[in-house]
Amino acid sequence: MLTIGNLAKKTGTKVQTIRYYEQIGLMPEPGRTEGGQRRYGDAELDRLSFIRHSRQLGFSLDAIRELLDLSDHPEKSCDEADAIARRQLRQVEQRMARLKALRTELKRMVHECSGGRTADCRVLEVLRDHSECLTEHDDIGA
Amino acid sequence: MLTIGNLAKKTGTKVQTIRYYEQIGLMPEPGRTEGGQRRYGDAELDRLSFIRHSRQLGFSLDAIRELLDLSDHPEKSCDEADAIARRQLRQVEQRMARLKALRTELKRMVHECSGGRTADCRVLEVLRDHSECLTEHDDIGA
DNA sequence: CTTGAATCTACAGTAGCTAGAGGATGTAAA
DNA sequence: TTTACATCCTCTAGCTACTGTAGATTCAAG
Repeated sequence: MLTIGNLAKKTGTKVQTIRYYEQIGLMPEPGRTEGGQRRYGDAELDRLSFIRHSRQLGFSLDAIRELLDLSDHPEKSCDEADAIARRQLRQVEQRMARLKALRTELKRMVHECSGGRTADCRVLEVLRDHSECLTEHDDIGA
Repeated sequence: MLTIGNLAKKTGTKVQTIRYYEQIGLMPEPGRTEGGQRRYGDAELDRLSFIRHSRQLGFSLDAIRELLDLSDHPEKSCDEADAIARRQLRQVEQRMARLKALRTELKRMVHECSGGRTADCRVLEVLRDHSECLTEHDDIGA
């Protein structure tokens, strides 16, 4: 039986985050001691590992919820899980492309700005200048 | 003179976002019409373009605030701007690495899961299985 | 039995917006 | 000129995914 602190350590999660997951229904309400402290078993450890790993891979809590639902009802088709993975893959490739452009720009900025005063430095112009970027005007959210 | 709506269109920003930037002091309080509507000039267009472009490049609002401060006081050293860019570059490379790993994993998931039932599908195990990942237990934040 | 770390609940705060209510303003056609 | 309608205003609340704090309680080791 694990305390919440030990579960946190084992999964690289903050204690509050575990309680938060419980609050939003991602984690089940665990058993309690006489005194009211949470105690966890292997099932909960597995579930939390799953959640954390999924988060590290970029899944939203909603996506994780879907996956856990699938996991809880294995008679459903795997196509759903596949669809979720495909959706995530698309998003990931978009983010990668954006980050690549960003990295190029930042590298250029760092190279061009080798000491001197702000007035002579192109860092700020690069960011201000509209024409130098392919302004797509779409979402920039994570 | 631009209305807030036109400024929004020109910069790919939502109207509310512009007001939000004003609220947190990133954008200055603009002039108003008799009736109290905001009107913007070229200076504000430039500033907002700068902000939006920076956001698209992944800068936090705090970092942008720093850059704008530099921009407002060009007598300061460019080293500061350079340091900000370097910090961002480091972060970007971290994110890229994480996304690369994620993409690999997702691709594998999509390939391995070609129809069938959840029970036979490795998608869920891949995410649950602790041993298959290099658990770093560091921040996963955007 | 005491001490001190860990836990409890409850609430507030974070970033960076986004959405909605309910009303005022600006503009263009009839 | 009037009227219609898009756009604007302020204010408040909500979103995601946590994180932090306060003050009280519980657990485990010595």
